[in-house]
Amino acid sequence: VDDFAKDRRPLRIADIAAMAGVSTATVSRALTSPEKLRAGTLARVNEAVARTGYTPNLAARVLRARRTMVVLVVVPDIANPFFSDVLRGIDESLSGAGYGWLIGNLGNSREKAQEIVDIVQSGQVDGVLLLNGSIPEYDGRSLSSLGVPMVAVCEAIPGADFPQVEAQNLEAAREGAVHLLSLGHRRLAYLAGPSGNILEQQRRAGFCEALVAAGVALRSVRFYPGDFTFAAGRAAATGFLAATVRPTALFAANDEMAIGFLKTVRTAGLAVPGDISILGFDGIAFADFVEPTLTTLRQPRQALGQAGASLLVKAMTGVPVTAAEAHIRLPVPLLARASTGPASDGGQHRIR
Amino acid sequence: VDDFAKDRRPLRIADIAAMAGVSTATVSRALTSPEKLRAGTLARVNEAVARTGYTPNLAARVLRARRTMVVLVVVPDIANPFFSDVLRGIDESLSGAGYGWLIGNLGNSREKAQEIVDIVQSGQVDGVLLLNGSIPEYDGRSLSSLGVPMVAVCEAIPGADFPQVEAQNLEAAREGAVHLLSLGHRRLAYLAGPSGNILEQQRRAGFCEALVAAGVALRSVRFYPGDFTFAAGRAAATGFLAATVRPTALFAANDEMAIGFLKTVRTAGLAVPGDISILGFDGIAFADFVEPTLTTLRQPRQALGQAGASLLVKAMTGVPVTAAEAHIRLPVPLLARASTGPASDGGQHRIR
DNA sequence: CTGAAAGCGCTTACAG
DNA sequence: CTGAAAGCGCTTACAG
Repeated sequence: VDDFAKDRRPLRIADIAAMAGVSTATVSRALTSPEKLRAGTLARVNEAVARTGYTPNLAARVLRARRTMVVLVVVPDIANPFFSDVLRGIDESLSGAGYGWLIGNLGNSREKAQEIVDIVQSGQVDGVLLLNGSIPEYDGRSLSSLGVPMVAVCEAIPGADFPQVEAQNLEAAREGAVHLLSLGHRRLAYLAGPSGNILEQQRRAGFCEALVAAGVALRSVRFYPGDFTFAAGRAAATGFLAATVRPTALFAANDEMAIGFLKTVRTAGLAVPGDISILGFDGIAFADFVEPTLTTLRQPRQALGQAGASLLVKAMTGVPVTAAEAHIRLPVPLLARASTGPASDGGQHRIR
Repeated sequence: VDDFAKDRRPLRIADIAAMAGVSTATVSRALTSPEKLRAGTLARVNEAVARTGYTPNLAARVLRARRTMVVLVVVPDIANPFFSDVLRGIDESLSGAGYGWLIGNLGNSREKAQEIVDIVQSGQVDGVLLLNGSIPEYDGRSLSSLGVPMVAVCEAIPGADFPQVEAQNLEAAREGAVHLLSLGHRRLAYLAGPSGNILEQQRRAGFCEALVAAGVALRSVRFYPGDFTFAAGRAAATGFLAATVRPTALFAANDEMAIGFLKTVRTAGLAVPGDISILGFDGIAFADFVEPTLTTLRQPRQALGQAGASLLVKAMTGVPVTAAEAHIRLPVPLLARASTGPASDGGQHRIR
């Protein structure tokens, strides 16, 4: 333990400057841009810093440099495990660029939106990553008017004037529907997400496009309402089980609903995929562990986060963002697993 | 949306002052100590603040006021559910006093200790709550030399010169042992925590005191080593099952080990408490859900956190802490539930 | 009750 | 490559 560390008052940059026999400007440079210093000078400063354990006062640094090196990540619901991988990708990109980050968990509350607007407005962050599909606002004050760089990730925000990184939801949904069609299914069902949600809209559009292209009439499709929850899957399954003529394949707008549906119909004694093929969307970890394993479209979660954070770093550091980068759309591979199989009746016969 | 909000450059206190026709000092007072202002003046400032949505620059405020209004809570392992209730109590006290808090999760890593020391040293927090039983240090620099107020909670730190809030571990353990003795048990076992741990030391001391007072020789006690984990409970149970003469009651130094032990002996076909009474320590939620429900000593988790945070607030605001407050020891009630019962053989007969 | 002014601890053009 | 000096946006004794 050094004498200086015993001092009750924290060290200031001037103390280090005096010890090293240089100006405070030089100490500052040693800490933030060492390449600007002669090796000998740098060494003397570093020695003094190491000896004392000096750490710069963060508030002073932030105030003067007008940069916090912190990013706000706005998520709709941190409890949703879908985001953990996205956050991993974000952390990778950001910490690689020297940025820290903090979570703004929206959780549908008005207070949280205010908190988020206040954090940005009080200058606590250099940029914002929006994973929630909308621009937080409170009392007429919107994040978009605050002049802080933003990037939307996962859920696109139509009309936004900042970069966006999303999955190819439409194309993937189309491919999922084609998968079901190619297995011979013609009596199809679609289990929907919340009607206003962009992901739901994109996925439904892709699903419908594929059917139309295959000559399957959309009015033959059974559409179940849903909201991306397990419970919605169960509810849809109840309706499904009660039907006199059942579809032979279900396209669920996400995995959680697909699994709720799957468990319910299996409990009722139906075989999957024998009686009903089920396809989900997202590729959550749990989809691997259900019985049978769920056929799904795997979102590139980590890549989404990584790409979004990289774009934000560019925006924050003033690097020009090309038009191609301004709207990145990552592919979503189909994972054909055990929950989908050939239509046993070719979709032609009726179940009683 | 107001014109001002459209401005790219964030508002400064001088802007509000100009709008309200007052000095920046008055705006500052309106925001931090409104009771010092005449009602009319205050109203004019508030109106300007509300109209613009002005939020003070946090870095400037922290730098000038030399207070961050943030507390660092150091936990050994955030994944341990034991801490969630403690944190709830902490949050209650701190947010009531206007403080925010951030978690420093130690997780046994050297890097984390450095991070924690750096956070404190760079002036990011006004105080520290230590739930980990030791003073974090790194490279010879210790939190105790930094002059920031600290309070130890849950795990006492012997010899520390700051306030401590702990449970009455010794007294509670004594009461737990008396409970077993009063049920007629004389052949006892003790499942220990990590040997250096203060909680283990206190609980073992209380257990031993009770036996000695009852005239039970300590050498008749079977001591199983442990480390507070479920696995340690299972391991102890394996040793227990292999013994030719089995104890009739087990005192586990925490619930997690008690439950590991309980599940293992039940799987082996023994009856609890018929063949072996089991008593735990902590009162974790899971202890309610095992079969049979676990007799345990319930730590006042939320109260521990609340008391610790209140003491820290006093220390941070310069309120004198009385001698009685400097070392608070909260009672730990015994919850006699289904896992303990009368010694079937009175502890006198031998099992073959 | 209110204002003028100093200053918190840094960073960064601007010179040299 | 290095230093002197200005200034980031607040708060707070100090006066009045």
